[in-house]
Amino acid sequence: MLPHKQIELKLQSAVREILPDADVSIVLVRPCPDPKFGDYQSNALMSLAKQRKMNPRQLAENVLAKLDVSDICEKVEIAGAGFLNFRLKPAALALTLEAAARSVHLFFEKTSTPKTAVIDFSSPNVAKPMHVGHIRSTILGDSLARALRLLGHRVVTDNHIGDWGTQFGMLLVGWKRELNSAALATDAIGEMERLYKKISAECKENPAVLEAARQELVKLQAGDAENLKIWREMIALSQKQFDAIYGRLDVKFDVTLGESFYNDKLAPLVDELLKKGIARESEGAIAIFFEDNPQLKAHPALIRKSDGGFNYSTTDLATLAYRLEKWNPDEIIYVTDGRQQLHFQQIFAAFKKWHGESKAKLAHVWFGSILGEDGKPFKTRSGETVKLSDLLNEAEDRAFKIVSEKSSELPDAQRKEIARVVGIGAVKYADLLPNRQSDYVFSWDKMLALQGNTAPYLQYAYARIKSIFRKAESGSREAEIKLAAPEEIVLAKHLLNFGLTLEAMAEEYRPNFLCNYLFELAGKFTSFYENCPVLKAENETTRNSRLALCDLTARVLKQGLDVLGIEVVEQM
RNA sequence: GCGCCCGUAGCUCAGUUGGAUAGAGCAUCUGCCUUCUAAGCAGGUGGUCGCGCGUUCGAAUCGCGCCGGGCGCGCCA
Repeated sequence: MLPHKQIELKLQSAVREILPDADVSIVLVRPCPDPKFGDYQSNALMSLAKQRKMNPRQLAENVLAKLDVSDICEKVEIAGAGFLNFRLKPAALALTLEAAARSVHLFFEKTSTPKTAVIDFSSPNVAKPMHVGHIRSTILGDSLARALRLLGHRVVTDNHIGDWGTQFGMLLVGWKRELNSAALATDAIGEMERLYKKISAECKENPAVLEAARQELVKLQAGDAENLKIWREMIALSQKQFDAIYGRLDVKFDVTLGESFYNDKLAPLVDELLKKGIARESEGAIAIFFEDNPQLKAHPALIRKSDGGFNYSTTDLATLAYRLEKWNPDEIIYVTDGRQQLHFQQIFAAFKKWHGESKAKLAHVWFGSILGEDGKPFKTRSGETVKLSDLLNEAEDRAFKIVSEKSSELPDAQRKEIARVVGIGAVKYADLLPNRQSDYVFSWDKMLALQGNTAPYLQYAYARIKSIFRKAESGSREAEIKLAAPEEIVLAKHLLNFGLTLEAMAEEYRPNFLCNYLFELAGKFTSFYENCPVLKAENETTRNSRLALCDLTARVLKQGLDVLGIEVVEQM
């Protein structure tokens, strides 16, 4: 067990002895903000004392009398208003690193209470190009899935694609009247987008076209064989595009159940809600009202339109019910734009009326918009949305130029591969680094600057370590750990906090915690690298110990970047 | 009008149960490549955490009020 966890458990049982009725789950041990205080601290006694109107320092004294962590810590100190400061014994630190070197752990532990989480993210639309609007959901959702899996949870990733809706009426009209088969063969998405835009514009001018689109939609919904065949082809063509993008991003889904999957569940759902008195007719539509909920009192959810059609609230309710039944999850996570907050509040509240309090935690993990440098929604110069494929191409192109400049001696194919890993990594990292709830200003220059707190900086640290090992002719990676230089100790202690960071990321759904941890790790490594010769260390013991430290750093960097969905290269 | 979010260094942003002297990147200034990759390192400059009041031993963080900005608010998703 990792040291901070041992301290935490012992501290909790000491608190339980002094305050038998206290909620010890708040008694947490965290890294100190400043190493001068120690390695780990607990602030919990101050809040416990406060709740009970006790003297915090006296409480700390009493708890300390029951606490024995002398096997791994120096004397525990009470500081300030009642902080407990813990300082690891060098031997305990070394033992932890040696265990990691033997691959007993990599500074994190699988959860003892695995849960099942369904994660809904990406959700692109059929017949439309994937664009920057999909990138945050895709990258955030994927990295949350990776983190939860690494910590030992069961994860079902579900791509809820937009494969149904009124747009198919127009697409069908376009397909039948204007389809350019040659264009479809070379650029299917472009051709379908062209058809949609053309017919959509015509619908605004010409009521006859609008009517034709309506009729095609009705035929599709009624199961017309020809329209179904075209619709299926549009989905298949779109899925090819999705797969190409996901392949480049290394994103995988366990299931892809689009909106159409729930078609036959919608009418019975509305009937049931009507029958149970949860929904009622309103202005020709069917709606669920939330009279008892001050937040939603003025915002009923429509589940059937006055024309008899269903909308996304209906589908989302059906989807939620299906997921609960199919996977029995402890948690369902929706990764979408923040503008859908009201919608998900309605869905969650409506579902509660329908199925009562569920065991599953429903989480709307929302994120801010991507803005252009003018502070307005991000568009190309001509005002179009930016296609994801173009964005990834440009990232790789720019990275290739830089790699070619910095490492002109490498063969072309290798520079291409480095550019791919660095370019895609830069895009992902730029998206994961800001707090997800902030609107984020998209900047090619910043994203691909490849300096400062960016993916390439982390990848570079990794590559430098690998370079050491290419030059090391001998030396065990499982050596005895002997830490002396301050840079070694700082680096070693930071390695120990990897698991804490992963847990915080999974708990708060915030990959930026991990980004910042890895950036600090890379920084502490580089300091060590500048100050502590590895291959030319003064003696064999130090050399081997430092090699082991390098290897552990590389492993944590690689594992951490993998959680972010970012690859590494051996050389760059 | 109501609701949600935001306001932290010149710019872009972090800031983990409220916790110790508010941090980073970029920009700028000064040093460091006969030594494991300088996509780097060490250091300097730079702050009324929008404003005010309150709660607290302690507030960027919690509460109330104001100012400024973004988004959302019934038949699109």
